[in-house]
Amino acid sequence: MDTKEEILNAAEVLFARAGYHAASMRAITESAGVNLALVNYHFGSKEALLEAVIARRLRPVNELRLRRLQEIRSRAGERNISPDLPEILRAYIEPVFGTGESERGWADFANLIGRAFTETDETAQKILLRHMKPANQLMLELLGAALPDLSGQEVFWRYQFLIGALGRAIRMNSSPGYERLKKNFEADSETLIRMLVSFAGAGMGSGERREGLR
Amino acid sequence: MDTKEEILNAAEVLFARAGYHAASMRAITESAGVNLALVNYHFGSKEALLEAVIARRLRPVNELRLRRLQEIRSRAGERNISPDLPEILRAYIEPVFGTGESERGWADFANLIGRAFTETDETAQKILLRHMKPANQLMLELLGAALPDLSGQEVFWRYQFLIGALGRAIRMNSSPGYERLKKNFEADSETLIRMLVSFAGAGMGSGERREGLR
DNA sequence: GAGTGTTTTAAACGTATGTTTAAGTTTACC
DNA sequence: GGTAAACTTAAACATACGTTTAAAACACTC
Repeated sequence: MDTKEEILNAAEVLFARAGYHAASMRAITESAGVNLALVNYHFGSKEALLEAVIARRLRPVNELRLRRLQEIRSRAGERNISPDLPEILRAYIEPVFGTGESERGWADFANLIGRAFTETDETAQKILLRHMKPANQLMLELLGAALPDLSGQEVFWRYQFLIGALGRAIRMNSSPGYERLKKNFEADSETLIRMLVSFAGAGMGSGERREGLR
Repeated sequence: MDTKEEILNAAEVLFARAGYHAASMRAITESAGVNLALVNYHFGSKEALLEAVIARRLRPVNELRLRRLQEIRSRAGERNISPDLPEILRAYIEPVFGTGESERGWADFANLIGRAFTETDETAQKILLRHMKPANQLMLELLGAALPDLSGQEVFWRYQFLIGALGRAIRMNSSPGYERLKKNFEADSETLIRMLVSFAGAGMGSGERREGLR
């Protein structure tokens, strides 16, 4: 019964490294050590397999994200203050780099996520957006509350910039093939998160009245 | 003799909208109104066609980028001051949104560029990186000079964040399919450039001693 | 205006893809 | 221990892809 798991693991690696279209069913099943027809038997289709791969890992990430964002919102609501921007950013960014237990295979999945943000192929993107929608909506709402002096348009686009930077960071961090580019600039996940929060915090808050007055 | 141009135009649109692999030779030639075999006759292969599509538009962009960046460097060198960060950013970002004459087809090509930054398929990415390498190297050098208090690692990663944000901005701006997401937040290119420069400027400069002392 | 080199055409080639089939094997339950 | 369900297998299917071929159409020079 671990055939399904075997397939999921192999598919995760190949989808992440080669992309959805380029990862063939034959390569996936061969890497999993199972028969070609088993993907269709267990999952129905290649696209359903991708869906399963994404759902398996993304569910805990999104649950953690949502929980942390909701806590920030309710805390700000109680005390009647604006939510703290760096705190929001960290709640949004951190879970994507692993849910803590630093499981095997996270690098590959992170790579898959990083891709899907800007994926050529819309199959992966659509699935991801569907899974992320609740967290993304709450995120946008909190950003608006944290940046009350900014127009909706400004908040929206700065949020898009954040997503772009985050996606790039994830891919650079987890994808083989960037080693030569990174050379001496390697950074562990915690450092990367810190740099991202600092970068996006300054970027999003620019032009905002700082300190106190609300 | 404008068969080649016809093919290039059609390929640009389809590569941008569907991605390199998903855009088939048959779809390209059909859209161009020419025979299937003519791509191989005129360009040699599908990959060579992609190369030609990219080279045609990217050359002027990169020339403009390089010229502006070089001018910033030499100006800073003469006066023996650090180059100005927003100026650097604008020189790097602006040309990607069009070389001024706002030609037809730019939206599609911009989409193609935006994708290639994080493209699943490495074919497009490799070609793009090769074309952009000189400008990117100079950019990194100038950023280091503009942010003397930052470590090489910090500069490198903030530059990567910028690339991610820029790629996302380009795609959101030029790709159909984001219309529903953008809804009321539509922004013209000039506004987008301004927001990007402001966002990246604040993000990259954060933690840097500001004003004067050097 | 015959002849040469270039361009275009329709058809076929070889290969790879995701999926389905039908027979085989294992597993679990009464 | 027999039976039904779940699972696995090898093979074939249908389609799509990029590329090649050989003949036809065109363009241009002498």
